[in-house]
Amino acid sequence: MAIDFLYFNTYHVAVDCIIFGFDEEGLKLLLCKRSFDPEKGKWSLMGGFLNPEESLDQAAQRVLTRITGLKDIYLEQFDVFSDVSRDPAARVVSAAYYALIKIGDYSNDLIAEFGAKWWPVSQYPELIFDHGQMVEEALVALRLKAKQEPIGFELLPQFFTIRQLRSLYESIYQTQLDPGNFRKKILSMKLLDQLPIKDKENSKRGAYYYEFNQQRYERFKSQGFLFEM
Amino acid sequence: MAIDFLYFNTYHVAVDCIIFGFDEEGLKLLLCKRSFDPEKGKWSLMGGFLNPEESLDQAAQRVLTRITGLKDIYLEQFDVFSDVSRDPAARVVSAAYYALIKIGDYSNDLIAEFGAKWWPVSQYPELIFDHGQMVEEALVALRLKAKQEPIGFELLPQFFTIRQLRSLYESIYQTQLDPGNFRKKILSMKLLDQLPIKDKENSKRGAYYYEFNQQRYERFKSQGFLFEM
DNA sequence: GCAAAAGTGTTGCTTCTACACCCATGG
DNA sequence: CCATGGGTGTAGAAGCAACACTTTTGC
Repeated sequence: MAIDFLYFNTYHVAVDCIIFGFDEEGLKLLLCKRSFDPEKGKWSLMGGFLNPEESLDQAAQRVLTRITGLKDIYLEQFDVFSDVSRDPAARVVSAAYYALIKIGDYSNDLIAEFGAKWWPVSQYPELIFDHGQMVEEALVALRLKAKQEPIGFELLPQFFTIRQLRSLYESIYQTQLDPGNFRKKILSMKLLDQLPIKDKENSKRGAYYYEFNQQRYERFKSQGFLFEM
Repeated sequence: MAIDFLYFNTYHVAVDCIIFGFDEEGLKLLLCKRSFDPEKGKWSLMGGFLNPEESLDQAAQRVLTRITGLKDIYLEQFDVFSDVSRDPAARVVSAAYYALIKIGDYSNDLIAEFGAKWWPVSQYPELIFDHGQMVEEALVALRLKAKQEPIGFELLPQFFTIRQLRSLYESIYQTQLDPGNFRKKILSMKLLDQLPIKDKENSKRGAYYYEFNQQRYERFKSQGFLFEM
């Protein structure tokens, strides 16, 4: 029966990545300007074709490393796009991933090389093919994930203030959160370590920096602790 | 640049379906015995290859209709499996779906034809390839989904008692739920219509049958109502 | 009447929410 | 000293979990 595989069709298989970042202005999206036809000059997601010796996860990591210069990026596959005519040039089945990166780690040198630009998630340009739909689905998947796992820390620098963390969640859910209540809820989870350093840029009094304690999270999780936002 | 597509590799693309059902005994899984090599005689999921004129969703529906005789089945794509050696016979990229069907609607005639059998989710045989991993991931995805959307009704007959619904959730989450509290919580959502009929099989007093009101759910949802279990 | 499941009510506890209210400090 | 954000406290509401209790009816 193995020979029967020959009778089945084969397809181009690709990955497309929605790259999320976060800064003072809010949640951002890294898009690039296509340098080739079709749709040259239009904005699109970062993507690439699957190589024979790699899995889709590996392909996505490869694409992201090439574009950002970073390794071991947080990645989640959230859907596969397979409409017959989604890419007018050829039949391409594309696995869609979202990636979370610390925006400060991203090398600006690479922006020029790929014609890349950070866009606010609430205001990004029209994208080619079904990439706009991918972005919207990625946002839904991100919002869902953020309620179940502390992924926020993938988007923040190693040291951050409670204000920054709150601002991130406000940006993800497009809502306002009560500063006092947010602080109490987050700190009650005991996943943050306070550092003896303060950020004095945003207030006279200064706000302590905190650090996410990954070990404690893993320990809690293995004991049945549930992160719920 | 379009010509460059020719230089890229192509792959076999498939769908695999985890078919969930529910009866008095609990949550079940429909598996079939492979009638061809490799791995002939072993248990596997239902699957099939992608056809050129269809999307993956359509391929999954086609596979399910062939096997169950049903149309418009509830389907969710939850992951893509793409390890290089996951299928020893060929490189196959497979989109994994879970399906929810009303077990009573499933034609038993088709069981013989495909060598299919319902298995309890807590006790199913060893499966070929990475199908066991697919089942476990499907269960995680199902548990997550069941907290966000009232998918339970896809698994129950049109008319059901609160006891049946509770038993379904107990089966999905492998836990015991307080009958009184469960009833109050479910009814407080106002998504069920009580019918003037009782089930007298499971108690002397009899339990009212209820029906899920899809219209009311859609209306609530569009007004920002959140189903949360 | 007894058993057993259906269905209702109650109570105490935890959590959430909307604030009020100090604290610290640069200007 | 004042404006501003950091950080803490609190009272009322809401939700939840455990469990008592009442209803119904076949046996």
